Amino acid sequence: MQKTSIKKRVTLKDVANAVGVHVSTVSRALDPRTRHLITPEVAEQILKASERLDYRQNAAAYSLKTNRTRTIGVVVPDITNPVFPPIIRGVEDALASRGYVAILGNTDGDMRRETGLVETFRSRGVDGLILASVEREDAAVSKLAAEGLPVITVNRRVDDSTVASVVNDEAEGIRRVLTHLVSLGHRRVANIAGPQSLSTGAARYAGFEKYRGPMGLVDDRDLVVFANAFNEAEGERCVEELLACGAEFTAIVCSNDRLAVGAIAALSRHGLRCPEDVSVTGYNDMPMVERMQPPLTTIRIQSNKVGFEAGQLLVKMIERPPGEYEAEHIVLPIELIVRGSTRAIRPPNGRGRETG
Amino acid sequence: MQKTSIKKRVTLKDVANAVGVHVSTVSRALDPRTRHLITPEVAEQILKASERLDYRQNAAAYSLKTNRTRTIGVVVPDITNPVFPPIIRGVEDALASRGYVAILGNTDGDMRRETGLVETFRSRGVDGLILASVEREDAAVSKLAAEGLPVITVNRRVDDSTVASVVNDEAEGIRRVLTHLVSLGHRRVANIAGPQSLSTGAARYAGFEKYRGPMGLVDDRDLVVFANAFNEAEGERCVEELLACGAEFTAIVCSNDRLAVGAIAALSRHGLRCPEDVSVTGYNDMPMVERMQPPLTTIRIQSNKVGFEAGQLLVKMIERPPGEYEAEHIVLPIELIVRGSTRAIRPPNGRGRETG
DNA sequence: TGTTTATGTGCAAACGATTGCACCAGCCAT
DNA sequence: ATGGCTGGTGCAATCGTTTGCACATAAACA
Repeated sequence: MQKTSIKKRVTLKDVANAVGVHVSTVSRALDPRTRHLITPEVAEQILKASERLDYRQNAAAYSLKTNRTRTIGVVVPDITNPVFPPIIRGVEDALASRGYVAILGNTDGDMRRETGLVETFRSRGVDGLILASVEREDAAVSKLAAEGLPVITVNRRVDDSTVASVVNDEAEGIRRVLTHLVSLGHRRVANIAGPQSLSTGAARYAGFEKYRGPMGLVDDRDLVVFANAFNEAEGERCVEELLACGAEFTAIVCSNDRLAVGAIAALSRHGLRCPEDVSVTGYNDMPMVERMQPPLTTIRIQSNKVGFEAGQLLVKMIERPPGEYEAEHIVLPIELIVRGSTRAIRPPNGRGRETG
Repeated sequence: MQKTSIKKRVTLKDVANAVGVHVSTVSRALDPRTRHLITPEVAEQILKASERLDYRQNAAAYSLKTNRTRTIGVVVPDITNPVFPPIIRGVEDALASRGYVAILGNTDGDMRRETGLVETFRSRGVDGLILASVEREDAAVSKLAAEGLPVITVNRRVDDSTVASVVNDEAEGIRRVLTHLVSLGHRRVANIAGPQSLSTGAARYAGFEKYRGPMGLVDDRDLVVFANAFNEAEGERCVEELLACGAEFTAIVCSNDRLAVGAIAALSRHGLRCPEDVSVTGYNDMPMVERMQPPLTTIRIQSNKVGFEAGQLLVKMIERPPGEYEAEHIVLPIELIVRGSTRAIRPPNGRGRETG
């Protein structure tokens, strides 16, 4: 019969008493790294007893003594943005298998909140930090890394290359998109570029600038417009801007899916259909874009893997003696997903915007 | 000049030395609840000094001493499922303002993983638990609550009503959907019900059964089919099943959006268009369903608020002296969002499936 | 003025684990 | 037979807080 009263937590001392040894012996027997110090049969008994008593280590005591929490902080702009959950999931999967756990915070793109969260997390003694919220210039982050706290940026990176990162091959993604459009006959290709303060926005734009010429695309300044944020509203605004300045284009390369969604909406408000009149591409392949009308042609990033690699790398950094840190930078390959939002250019005579 | 070497963390002792008082005095001065015990000017000095030295409480030591971690565990089936991020976000917002933090785990619907996560979290000494992963019968959860650990289920609930919960008004949601369909002239309404082991699935199905008769809908057993999971594939399978058994219907009420998405896809494979041939409704109003073709008529739940309320309630439970617990059950109102996937029934003569 | 009461501070014992060090067998080699 | 190892265990300090208690000092009362 179990007593139903408040179960006091089982401690090392309890199992020590049960076996008739000292707590330090129990401690050593329970840690695989020190178990070899103990007579095998004693260790066996201790294991048994701790099992039987349902002993679980007190994480606070462990942390206090060892200064390690087996906890890492994950900071994202907004978990509600579909790009981030798969990344977070990847991180958690990588951590869980190593006995680590993640605490999460949202910044809503506010750098002061980022700083605040990092403070909070440090105060809680996190062993490392994974940041998906960084801007290219991020003094706070460089400082962290310099102080010796393991930090990795995911999806984005900071310009300061001493901070480890796991990102996607942005330039290659844009190159794929452009070759795809070129193969469909497009020559006047516009670009809705993302915020240049974010590495993703900057790298994708850089890719566009790098490849447009060599691929034979029309190189018109009016064909590029910059979004202030990666969201639908900005996508709409940018299309308005493109149309307002009279740029002629048969396709728009958008720096991410949400911009593309907004772009398509704005186009259709102006009587321009996608893909009949204008082809549109996205970036990220976030959930549901394959169910949109039209289904979005986009670049699939390995979000889950990005997170998983970051989690693994961070644990590696944490468990490696400090000082040996040469910041690693992992770049994952992407994949072009062709769907309905891109189509071969119409023969010139049938093309309203081009002739008018 | 700051030394760039490894900054040792500032402790109570450091600020005590700086001010020339005992650590216990500092401890008391820093805690708003005990500050009144200290001479105001001394307290003032201590505050200043702790500020200046950038003192931050050592969370592990605090936890060890007080047995409280200001951490709560959040367990969801899969953070990648768009239903959950807004809930999690709500929880975190509620917690952050009270100085709490959330650690997260995914079960993928596996109850053993749920148990495992709960174990892990308890071992880390969480002050409470928010579970979005529970099934109606969930022995582990009832046990937890009985042991005195504050637990709340969100979005779902367990049958055992001693476990607090924050959920949506499921029956009312279904009622709204049905009145909407009835007002459009539908009488033969099918139901793709969700898993009955989940309270959401069961409650929505119960609502359907409760209201279909009184509203004058055809009460045919063949019009109900049960999905084994809340996903697109099951939505497709259920439509196949409905069609296979020859049921006649002009509308399908789906137990959630993902089932609806799958249902629409399957219908269209069979040459049935939505909404022209069959109206379809979802539940949850998850992101992007307004951009689908057709945009989905659905029930909007207040996901963020569900999470927020749960977070608030949990903190209340944690900070209230134990024993006073009368499990609260919060039910939040929902909203019908009419979009393009529902339409007035065609005049009988024009209706292929009905006449054939 | 002497006794009581308040009021502010310090003391020291926890909380539960880890870990350097001391100790004590027993064993081998000289 | 004695000395030195070595391998297994116990001892005790320590991590940084919180908090019941003791103890001053000063204020209030008789």
